[in-house]
Amino acid sequence: MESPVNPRKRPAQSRSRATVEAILEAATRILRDEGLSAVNTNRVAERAGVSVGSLYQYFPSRAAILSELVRRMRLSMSARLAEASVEARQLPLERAIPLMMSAAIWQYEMEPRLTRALEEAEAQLPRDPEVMAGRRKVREAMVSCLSGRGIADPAEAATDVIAMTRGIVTTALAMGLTDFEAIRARIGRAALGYLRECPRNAADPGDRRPA
Amino acid sequence: MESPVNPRKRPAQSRSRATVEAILEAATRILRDEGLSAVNTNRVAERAGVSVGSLYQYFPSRAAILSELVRRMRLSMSARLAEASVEARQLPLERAIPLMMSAAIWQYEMEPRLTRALEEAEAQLPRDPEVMAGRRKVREAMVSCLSGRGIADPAEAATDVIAMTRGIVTTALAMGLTDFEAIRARIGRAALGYLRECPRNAADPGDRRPA
DNA sequence: CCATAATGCGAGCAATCGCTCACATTTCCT
DNA sequence: AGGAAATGTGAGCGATTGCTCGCATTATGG
Repeated sequence: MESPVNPRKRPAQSRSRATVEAILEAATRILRDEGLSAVNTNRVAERAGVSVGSLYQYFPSRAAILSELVRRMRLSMSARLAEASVEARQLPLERAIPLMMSAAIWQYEMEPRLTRALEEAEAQLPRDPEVMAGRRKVREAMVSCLSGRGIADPAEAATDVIAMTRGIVTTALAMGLTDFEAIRARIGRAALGYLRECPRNAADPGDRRPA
Repeated sequence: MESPVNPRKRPAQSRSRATVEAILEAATRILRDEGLSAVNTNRVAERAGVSVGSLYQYFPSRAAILSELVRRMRLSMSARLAEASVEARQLPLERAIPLMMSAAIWQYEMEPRLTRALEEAEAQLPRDPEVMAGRRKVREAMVSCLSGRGIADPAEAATDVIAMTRGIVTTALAMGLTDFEAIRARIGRAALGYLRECPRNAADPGDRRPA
């Protein structure tokens, strides 16, 4: 029914590990340079200097290749945000938010086209547990940064802040903007403004850290 | 090189006008019920009770069908926002924003799946002048609502508010939320918060209307 | 009523693409 | 060395799909 997404076979020798990496690299290049629709198994194999047969030894489907790339992207993104949240937790909102926003748009800044294409792929791919876990980690990092600041529903706030950020960044990129300093400022304003407008939990200590 | 997007032939008799509408309706139903990838010319023709040949008499390509649907959606959206902006212009921000936000998410509320699918299509289709005009009208409505309120760069603010809205609504729908009252409240907070955080133009009369 | 134009039909072509399979080559291990 | 396991190959199958073309049917207007 559904095309499988997990590796068919684990590469055992170094030769095959190189093959797998070559395939993923080729897919990445095509994705970045020519977009999602240009990524097909024949082309990926060709660009990787590998035969289609070999490709299918390690990836059971086209979706599996894309899934692996999306996994890596979400993993890197969540790691960066989790790291930032450690420092951000103990800063006032005005300083915490820029820190978090910088971490959030890091991928877009480094690889705008690739990151966009990967999000496009993520939307089309069947739900993948690891990808979902990555997304959850992103949200948890944001929640951890927001909690203990008197916000009534930090989980909802985190969801919205992330969604707003994605919206603004995506639109800015689609318009061809490349000044990430300006983009950072704008999403910073959006997040901070939103949070100030949020329902407050009176019992919660405004900006001080909880025990 | 590029597949044409404009009608091949203008329907002259009433019979053919019915054919065109049947095709667009069938495409709409498939788009809403089964998503963008399920919309192919053979299927649309079949569901419209029309032959593929007839379809290609009036639409030179698959893209032309989708383009027409996207055009109509953007037109309706911009009309609604333009209308709302007339009233919103002369209201304080706290009341203007909810009005504008209601207009902005109207399409999503009426036809969530269809609207999402149409935006997906819009992203993949070649740039269409009429669609671009529709988008511009949406932005202009928002600018008109925001100008004369002391915001330094209303155009930028309008872009961001629209982008934030799309981000939050899209995410909410993807999460399966159907409580549009709650969604409206959240994007209202986001927009209002963002605008309060915007660089202000001191020379501009805060919330009063200009001459 | 008939010539002409408008409209409708659908088999099927050509191109794309995901994927398989029978077979070749390389590496590992004893 | 030599056999088994791992890895690599690429022609090509089957399915999908955008679209054409030759022809049939229906409407229009003189």
